[in-house]
Amino acid sequence: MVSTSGPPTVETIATRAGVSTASVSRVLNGHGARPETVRRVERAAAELGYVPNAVARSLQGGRSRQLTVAVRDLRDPGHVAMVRAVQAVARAHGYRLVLHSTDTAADTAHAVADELDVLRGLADGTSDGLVLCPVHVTPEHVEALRTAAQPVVVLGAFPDGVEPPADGVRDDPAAGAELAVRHLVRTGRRRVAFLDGPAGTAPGRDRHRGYRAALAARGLTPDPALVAHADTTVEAGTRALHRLLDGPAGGGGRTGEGHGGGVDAVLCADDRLALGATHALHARGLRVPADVAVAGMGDSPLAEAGWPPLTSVDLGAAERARIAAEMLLARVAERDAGTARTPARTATVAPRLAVRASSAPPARPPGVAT
Amino acid sequence: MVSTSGPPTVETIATRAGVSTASVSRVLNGHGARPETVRRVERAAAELGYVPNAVARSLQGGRSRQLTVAVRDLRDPGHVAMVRAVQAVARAHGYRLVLHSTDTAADTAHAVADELDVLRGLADGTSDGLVLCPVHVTPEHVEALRTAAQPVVVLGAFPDGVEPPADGVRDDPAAGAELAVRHLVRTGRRRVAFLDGPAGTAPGRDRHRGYRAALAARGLTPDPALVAHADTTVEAGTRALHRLLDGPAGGGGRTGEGHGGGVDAVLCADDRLALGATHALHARGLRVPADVAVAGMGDSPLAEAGWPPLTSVDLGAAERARIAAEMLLARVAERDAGTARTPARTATVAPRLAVRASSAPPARPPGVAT
DNA sequence: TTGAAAGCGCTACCAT
DNA sequence: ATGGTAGCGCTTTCAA
Repeated sequence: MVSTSGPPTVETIATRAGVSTASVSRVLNGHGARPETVRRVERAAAELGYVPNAVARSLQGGRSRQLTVAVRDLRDPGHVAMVRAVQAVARAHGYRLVLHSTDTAADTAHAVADELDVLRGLADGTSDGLVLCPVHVTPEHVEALRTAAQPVVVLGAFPDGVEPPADGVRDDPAAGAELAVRHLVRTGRRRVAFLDGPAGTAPGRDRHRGYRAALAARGLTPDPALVAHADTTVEAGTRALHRLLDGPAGGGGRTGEGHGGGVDAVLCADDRLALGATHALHARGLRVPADVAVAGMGDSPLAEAGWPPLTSVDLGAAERARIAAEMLLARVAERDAGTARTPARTATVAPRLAVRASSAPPARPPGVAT
Repeated sequence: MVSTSGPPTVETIATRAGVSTASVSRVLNGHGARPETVRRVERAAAELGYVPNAVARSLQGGRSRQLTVAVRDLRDPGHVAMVRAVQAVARAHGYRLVLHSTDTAADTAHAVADELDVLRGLADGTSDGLVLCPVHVTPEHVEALRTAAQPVVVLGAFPDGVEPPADGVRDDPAAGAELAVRHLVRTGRRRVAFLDGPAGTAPGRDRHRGYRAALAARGLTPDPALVAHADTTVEAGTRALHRLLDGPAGGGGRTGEGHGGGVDAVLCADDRLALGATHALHARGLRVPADVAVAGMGDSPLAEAGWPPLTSVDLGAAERARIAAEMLLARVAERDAGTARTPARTATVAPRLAVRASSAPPARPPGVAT
């Protein structure tokens, strides 16, 4: 039965153009036909406002032309940057983007379970590949990645010592922290506090390492009293910095004018924390950057929005995501071409420091730039 | 031919369980079968790690279980809030979310063309419905909406005088602006400037109307010199406010201490503008809120991040998107049920004022709360 | 160059 | 309760 109604299909067009469905398909896919045939088919398609059914195409071709991106939380500006970047690449290559965000999953355990579900779901045919930004790569992740039905590129690092189960693009938080602390010390700061994210994470350890390395390189001794942890929110950052300044490291924390014991700079693991830190400083009557310099990490739009505008380490979120998306498409192409599976690739994006007003040298003559 | 290799299908399972594919399908969809059959099918499926092919399901059922959300620009925190809200609803109902963002389209004309493409694309079967947040609803939009192949809910208002071609959920910028100005005046401000977004937009006209209405209600005369326009970025906000304060309305703009001519409050059409405005004020040595109060619109995470934290009108972006997604799913259900097409529904979400430090009453005794 | 027909994986109908 | 089978819309052999 033909064209009872409903949206037009190849069959509708075929009837109207007086050709076979095969010819319609060929013309529509530019596979060549007699000019006359082309004309008639195109005419019929245009008149009917034909739109090919992408689902049928997917079923037939085994490719969905959809890419999936899974991130934890769109409240994180870094994740937004990643999604934007992946979207741009997908779009440029004619792929739709399926967004999976797990931020409804309250706790980490749920988020991990959710990520594993996404990985298994890759077998359902709706996606040709996945860019995954996991909370933390667990052994279960590694296993699931090995057996994934479609190519996956991970935004993050794999646990040490395991054969990478998938392509990955990581940042370098250690180098990032080091970059920032170097800058702070070079501009004359000596008591650099470190406001980190929640304790016990792998990136946290890296950042801490970079922080200590940069201090050590300048002959400064890390002071445990200068390190604090907080959830990555403005509020938590404010509270944590108050606590830190109220502690032994604060050096009174009131005027900050040249006395030896006071904190004169704060590196924060995230722009939201850094904004929170500036709030605490403002509230205590400390001037930023005159009394205390502040630097964040992420270089999100928040950094420019802060007062004063925030010096921040760009860890390359957008760039990483762009690279990941391109790696993924390369894998998809590989699969389409039937090429033999090549080993996992890994890339690292180097950090870059965006210096803004929050870390200008103090009013007093700056320290010698060693 | 059966199970040469490749991922397991209903056929693979059927063979393994010694039943027909029809039985496999029934069991897998919970359509009832003899306990023994259920057991054997489920066992085979589990052993094979079977994942149903969602594409084949879509083709067969005519429903993709995907929803599309199209927004202009993920750099806009309001759009991020919308996407999050739609995602949450979609997810809760077992739908995947396809994200279409047009922010690669540089100019408005391209963005509009892109939106029309999305609307046409609804016929390709990959989406059961669309939540569309258009830059501006053009007559072409109206036409495309009327003939859309799938239900669409628009986040925004339709042009006056036309029969709404689709469901819509709008905000109320006029009421929002009015709310904010009321609050500013009530807390003693008299010279309230208005830093609007780009000139010539429909929401801009609404906001302006609300601004004037609130002033009029208090017997204050709107002063054209107090109104300026800027692109919605922090930078542009800063420049625009400087310009405004340098103009006749600035009243010298230096001390702001009680003289009659000076601006003592600024309402901004967007939180980014508002942040930019605070930067300009800080730079001029004016205190916020002591000398000049500032209020933004959108109540994005930026508002809490600002210094001082920003009073902002929540226009209900997340709430609107949530309602839109639910309306959309209701339409989808309607279609599935074969119910007769009901007329377009329209909802409006009322604004809500989030008062923060940027608009605290001035240090001097506040004006009488009329 | 073109048409007939198989088949992608699934569900639903109709018999049994 | 179960099995055979048609068919969703498309692309792609295979013949002609």
